[in-house]
Amino acid sequence: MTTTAKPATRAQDPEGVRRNILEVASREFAEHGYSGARVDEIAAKTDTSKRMIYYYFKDKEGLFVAALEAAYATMRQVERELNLTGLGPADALRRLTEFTFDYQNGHPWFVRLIIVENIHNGEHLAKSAKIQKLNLSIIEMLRDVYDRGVREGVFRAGLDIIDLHMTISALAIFNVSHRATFSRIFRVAMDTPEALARRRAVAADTVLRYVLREPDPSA
Amino acid sequence: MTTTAKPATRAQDPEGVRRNILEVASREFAEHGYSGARVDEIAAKTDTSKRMIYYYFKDKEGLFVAALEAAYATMRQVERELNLTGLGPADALRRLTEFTFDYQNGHPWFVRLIIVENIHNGEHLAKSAKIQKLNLSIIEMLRDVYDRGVREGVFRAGLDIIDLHMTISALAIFNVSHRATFSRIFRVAMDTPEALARRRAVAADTVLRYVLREPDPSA
Amino acid sequence: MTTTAKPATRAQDPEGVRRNILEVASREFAEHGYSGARVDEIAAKTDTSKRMIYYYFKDKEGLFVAALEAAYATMRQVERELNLTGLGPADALRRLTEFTFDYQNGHPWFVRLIIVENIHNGEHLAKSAKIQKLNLSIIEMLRDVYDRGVREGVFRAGLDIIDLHMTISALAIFNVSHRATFSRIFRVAMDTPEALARRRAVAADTVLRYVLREPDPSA
Amino acid sequence: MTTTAKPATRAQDPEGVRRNILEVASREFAEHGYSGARVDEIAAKTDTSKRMIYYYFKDKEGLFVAALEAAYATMRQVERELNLTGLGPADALRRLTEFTFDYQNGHPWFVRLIIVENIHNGEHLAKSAKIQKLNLSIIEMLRDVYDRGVREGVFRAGLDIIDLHMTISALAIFNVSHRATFSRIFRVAMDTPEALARRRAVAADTVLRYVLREPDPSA
DNA sequence: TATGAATGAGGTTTCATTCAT
DNA sequence: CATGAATGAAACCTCATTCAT
Repeated sequence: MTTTAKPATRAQDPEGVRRNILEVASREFAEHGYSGARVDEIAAKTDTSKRMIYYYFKDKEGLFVAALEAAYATMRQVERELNLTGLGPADALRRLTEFTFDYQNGHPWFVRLIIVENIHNGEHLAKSAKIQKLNLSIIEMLRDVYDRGVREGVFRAGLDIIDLHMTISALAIFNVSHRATFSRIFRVAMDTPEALARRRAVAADTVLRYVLREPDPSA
Repeated sequence: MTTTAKPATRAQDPEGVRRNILEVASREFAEHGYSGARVDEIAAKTDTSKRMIYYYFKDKEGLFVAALEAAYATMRQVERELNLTGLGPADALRRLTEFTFDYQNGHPWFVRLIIVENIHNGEHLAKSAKIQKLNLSIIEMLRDVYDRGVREGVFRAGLDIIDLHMTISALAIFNVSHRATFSRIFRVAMDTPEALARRRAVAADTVLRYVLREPDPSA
Repeated sequence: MTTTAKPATRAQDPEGVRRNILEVASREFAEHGYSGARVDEIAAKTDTSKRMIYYYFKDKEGLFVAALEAAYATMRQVERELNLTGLGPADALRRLTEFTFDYQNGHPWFVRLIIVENIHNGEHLAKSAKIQKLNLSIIEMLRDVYDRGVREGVFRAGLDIIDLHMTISALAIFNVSHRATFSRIFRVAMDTPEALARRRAVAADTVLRYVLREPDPSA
Repeated sequence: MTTTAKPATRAQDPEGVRRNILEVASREFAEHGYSGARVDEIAAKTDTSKRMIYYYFKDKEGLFVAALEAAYATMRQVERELNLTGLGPADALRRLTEFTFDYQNGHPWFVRLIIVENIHNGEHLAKSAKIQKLNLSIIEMLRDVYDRGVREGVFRAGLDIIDLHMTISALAIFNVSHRATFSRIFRVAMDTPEALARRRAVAADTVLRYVLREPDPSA
């Protein structure tokens, strides 16, 4: 695990080197936690050397912060791709919930990275100016959909958007965050396509029934 | 005698020593993660010495497994105190959800310990025979309540109990598991008594509206 | 230079281990400066391992501070052995100057350590409570001798003791502190017994002629 | 053009670049010692880049040697400005001593650089042909003054010039070389104008009383 | 000539764990 | 049982130096 030279496939491509390091680091931090991740191991799985990690990110903490930032930035970017136009409020809210569920379950390393950060009380997030000023489009979308639903009389009025987002997030994330213990203790699969599809539907139903004025009892 | 740093109150009390170590260890693992927790630090915060940690728990991993076991055992014990007799299905389900919410939010270190274990893919849990055979009374209670509700015609039929438990857990735990990042990014308090009370109500409402055949639109 | 096990000749002799480390460290710091000294090298020349250095002294800086403290403590102790009773003021002052000269020239590593500390602006000394409260017996002795001389009418009155000590120190130390450059540039020996004896006499003469009311022109 | 961080004032001025690097390097070596000084830091404080350091000075050691050479060269140059004509031997010797004192105390980084070199046993000085053949005019001046004093009967005969120079240097330099530790331990100021003036006088008195045949008891 | 990227060797420190008394 | 001493492996990080453009 010592510093062995790598084929300099990325020679003089700073952005590429940075990205490559971040990808590997995100995975390692997500898999082993902050302290559990090893700089040596990260370097070894990289196209470059350990020295470059310190060159670009100063230290382990800087690397972790950068990984967090990248994760949030990616999420924001993906959220932008969500298109709810042409859908009625209920369908739009379902779509939004499913989208969130799919994103979180499709990017478990992202969920895990956030969780690791929570274990460390968000101290790294506090250090990142970048993350602080991320404009969270998902909230805007949710607000639009909800307001439309209320205006059209299909949603209950008076609900808090942040609160709603929290509910959606909780339902979407738990499946990833507690997969190992929950599936083991209750002996249920949580990562098969079928399980994911079922849970995704439950999550959406739960959100909709919470928001709709008159939920269809069958849904 | 007066110069000894630590009160030797636990001398000749093996069970007390064990418990003391476990309490400290749980907190440290919960606060810093598995790798982040330091055996030296744990020992220092203990009424006893490092030697005893290795004596009772073999190694760091054994200590972590024991801490997990203790956490689950405590939870089971606490669940037993939940008394739903005399309540109608809806009220009972609300009570059960609130109870879960309160427990998780009242024992953040427990939630965090479980999360740490999930980051490590449940590998320690796999090693514990004890945890595997914990009969989870909460599931029994939930099943009883749900069945009663279905029988009485107030709950929708056909729901999966484990799934319902997952929803309840997700809503109860998120408030702890993502407190640091969520509260920081969305600039909302999540640990004040008011915030907890509000969120607790939302969680219960969400569960009830999901289960009830004809939810009262105002709830 | 990696951590190889040493014959545990000093097993379980904490004071011995500490002293052994300090001796080696003092020499290394004095020879290569603070940054130039290598913990690995120090450890290698020790009867114990690198790990023990950190166990006893926390880090490199702690080791340096401890080395400084030990140097000052040793000096103080040696100073105590100086006995001026029975000597007239002039002889006593000469003896005191010669003693200082001999000590500094006999312990070049001590002089160098102090010099290294001065290069670092005394920042480590500032951290040591121990050194701050060293009662400097040499000053007391000097004051006694000087007062006696004044009283007896052989010394000029009105001189400052600290100032006098500074002169003595300057004359005693230069021979060590600037030995390398001075001897090379002026092509003179400064470390042979003859050179030392001559310079020692000059130092004492210089001090005496500065203090005496009527210096014997031949001295 | 306006976006470049550093004013390209030195562009196309090799001698200026060299001088600029040497100034910065001298300060850094003097402040942190040879090993403690950082090439990166030196480069950063320079008007040019790290590349140029290696281009002009080969490596860190070459840079240090060059800094030493520059320091000695500057000193020699400054010494030339000392004009003792028209002064009697005693006054001339006083003036010479004061001049030396002022120079050393006015250029602490020079004193420190020499001290750093002494810590490294003069090994860099040994590598410099330039320094070896510096004709040290101060010695010539001192010899002239002394010889005149002896001829005129005011100075004691038989003193060694190099020895005398050593005494002068010791008294002049100690105030810089041991400022940090001495002032801290004896709680005296050593860098205020008053302290410097007093010490300067003491140094001169000391030298004079050592050399004069019949020192005025009041001086 | 000038700049940021890259390098590898080696530096300091920390960790879980075991030993001696 | 209890305590401080000891251990070695491996962790994180820094340095002087060189390369590519």
